[in-house]
Amino acid sequence: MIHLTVLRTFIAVLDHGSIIEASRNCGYSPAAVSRQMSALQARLGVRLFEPDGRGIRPRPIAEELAVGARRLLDECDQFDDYAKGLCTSQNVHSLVLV
Amino acid sequence: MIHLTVLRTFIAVLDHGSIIEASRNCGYSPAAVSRQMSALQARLGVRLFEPDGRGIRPRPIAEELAVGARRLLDECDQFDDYAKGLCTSQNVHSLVLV
DNA sequence: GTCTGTTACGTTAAACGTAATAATG
DNA sequence: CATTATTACGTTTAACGTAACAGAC
Repeated sequence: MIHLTVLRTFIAVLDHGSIIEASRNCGYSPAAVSRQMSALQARLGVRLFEPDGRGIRPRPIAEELAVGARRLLDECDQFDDYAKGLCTSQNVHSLVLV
Repeated sequence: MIHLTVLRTFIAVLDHGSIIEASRNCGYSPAAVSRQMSALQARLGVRLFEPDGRGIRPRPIAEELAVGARRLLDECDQFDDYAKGLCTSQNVHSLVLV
């Protein structure tokens, strides 16, 4: 099954344009981010990034994948809100009725 | 962040009506399923199940949560298909063009 | 020489299974 | 006594950080 944490890191790498900057924003070490991207590529069977000078450049397939990834992550956030709303209303009920 | 594996297990428990049956269908031990449900309840701050005879009975809040959970899991599956489709077409291109 | 990404190595922490326990039918 | 769920215990394994390494400016 797909790992949401890896997907979030993937988006961070695209947004920041480098492994190091993404690692700073995700609370991971650069090594961890690099490994997550390697694992994602291995899982998909596709290279998402190419070397570019000292850094990396996303391949077109990476931008395409990001479209669906961003959407899925948004829906996960929506579910979290949905669940949180359900459960706080639940607690209000018990507060009132008990 | 929410764990998709736990969400899948949660749906399996609802579908099968017991920890043991869910565990058989998920490839987990009953203890693992029980712990996953305990962790989910702790995370949400809500009891999702109640004891019922020798088994458990989902509380109404569990069924409500399941609506959003099923939708999210479906969207994850759709993303997997989407990603797989992107990457196979990518591989076809490289097969043709290289 | 500095900066970025990757890989090797050891460690840590989350999650598991087995087995023991409690409770119900 | 059989069945279900939970908890305790030890183990395994996935993922991490540090550090060493390789390539680009």
